[in-house]
Amino acid sequence: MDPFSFAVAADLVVLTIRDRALHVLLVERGIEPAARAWALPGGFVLADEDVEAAAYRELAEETGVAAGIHLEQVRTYGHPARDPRGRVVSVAWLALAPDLAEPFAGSDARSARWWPVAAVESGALPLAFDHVAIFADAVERARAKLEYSALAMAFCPPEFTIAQLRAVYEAVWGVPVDPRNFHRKITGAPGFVEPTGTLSREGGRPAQLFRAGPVGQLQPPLTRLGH
Amino acid sequence: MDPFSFAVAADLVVLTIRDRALHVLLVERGIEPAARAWALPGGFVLADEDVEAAAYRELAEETGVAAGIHLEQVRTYGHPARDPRGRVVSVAWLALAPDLAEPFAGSDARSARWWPVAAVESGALPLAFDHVAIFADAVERARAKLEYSALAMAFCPPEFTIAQLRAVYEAVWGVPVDPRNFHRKITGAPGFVEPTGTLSREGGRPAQLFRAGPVGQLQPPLTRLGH
DNA sequence: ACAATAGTGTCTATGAGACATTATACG
DNA sequence: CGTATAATGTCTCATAGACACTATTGT
Repeated sequence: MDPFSFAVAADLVVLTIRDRALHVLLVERGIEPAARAWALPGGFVLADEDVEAAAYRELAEETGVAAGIHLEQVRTYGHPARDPRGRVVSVAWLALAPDLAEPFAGSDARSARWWPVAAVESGALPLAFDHVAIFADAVERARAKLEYSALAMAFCPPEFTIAQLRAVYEAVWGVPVDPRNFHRKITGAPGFVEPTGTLSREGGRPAQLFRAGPVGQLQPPLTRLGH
Repeated sequence: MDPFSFAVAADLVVLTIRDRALHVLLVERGIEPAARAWALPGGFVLADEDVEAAAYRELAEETGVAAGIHLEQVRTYGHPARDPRGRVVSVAWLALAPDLAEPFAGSDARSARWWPVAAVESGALPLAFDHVAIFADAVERARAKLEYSALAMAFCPPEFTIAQLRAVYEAVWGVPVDPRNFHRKITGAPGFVEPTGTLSREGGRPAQLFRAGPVGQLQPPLTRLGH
């Protein structure tokens, strides 16, 4: 038996925050299989292409940007019957982006748009293939990693206020976060964020702007359960 | 271009505890490429085989057992040049086992044995292909996951004492753990372990035996840094 | 009795979580 | 001066971490 008979795909769970809620990028498939169904953006890895490079390429094709977007591998899905076209093993990636423009429909897609994560989680919007499981794993990864890492800053522009960062936590976790405790903890963690010295001005009192610091871990972590 | 030209491999990082130290299962390769080099056990996924089933199959071939061994996916490695035989994408798995008998050398291996993790981490024992990176990622996963999960029990037989469980933490982290604080925390976490009612007898005062409880998460976590 | 291991209680210091007021800008 | 948002301090309670002695068995 020739072992060189698999196709490898990169599928993307691209998350962003719009209107204070977590959204995921989905494409409406234009061709069979599963034409007209909503699915995660993705595609085959090319013969001489790194699997991570394939993920960046797909990301750029759908969103128009790739630089400055956080991308990390989630896991690989390889049930023999997961794709009707043949033996396709899919490497899933989690991408986190600041609020972007409207996405592009790639070559095989009828359309592409941001959907609220809650719509997919409620089951109101079914996804093609095994994409619901991939989606759920990726969202759980993002929620868990906010607790102990600088991942939330991947949803923000390079300079952001503490209130913006707090809004990320509230959107991703779907729970309110106390402004005072949050401010104390974030600014008190050495090297986690550093002030730029400038101020934002929009509405009320101007806020300090911060950028990501050199320390990517938050020790001790935040907790989302309020145990 | 035909996308169906990849091979998919399952590579295993099998960890166990012997002589109070963390050990990893390695095979000495018997055939090219990298003949006579030490490598992680693994092999190609078969044409109609689930990637997880392939990992279990390789595990059984090397160790003689598969039931009752914890197995979880780590990540996938897909650089185009990582394997000289062609385009091989490797899905890495972390397996945790109680102290097992000596391993078997599979069909393509000259020999197989347990090596101390420290020997690989120090660089004293080089590994073939990109297996050092895979190994490092898997060990870090295991160390991190002990903090907040029941993963340590995967290194123990079905019934174990608190002191045995503590020895797992000390072996995996390589740091001493206070017996009193550990006992208080483990037995105080509701549903994490449950007493069997029987006692172990070996040496000194008999110890209570426990089995894994229904709760797989430890909240709040243990910390390995003693921050 | 002695050796070996299990099991436990207390104190201190730190951090989580709850909560209301003052500060700064814009119109 | 009203409105909008940012920023902060204090108190209480829980738990992490340090630490030494008593209990139970086998030889």
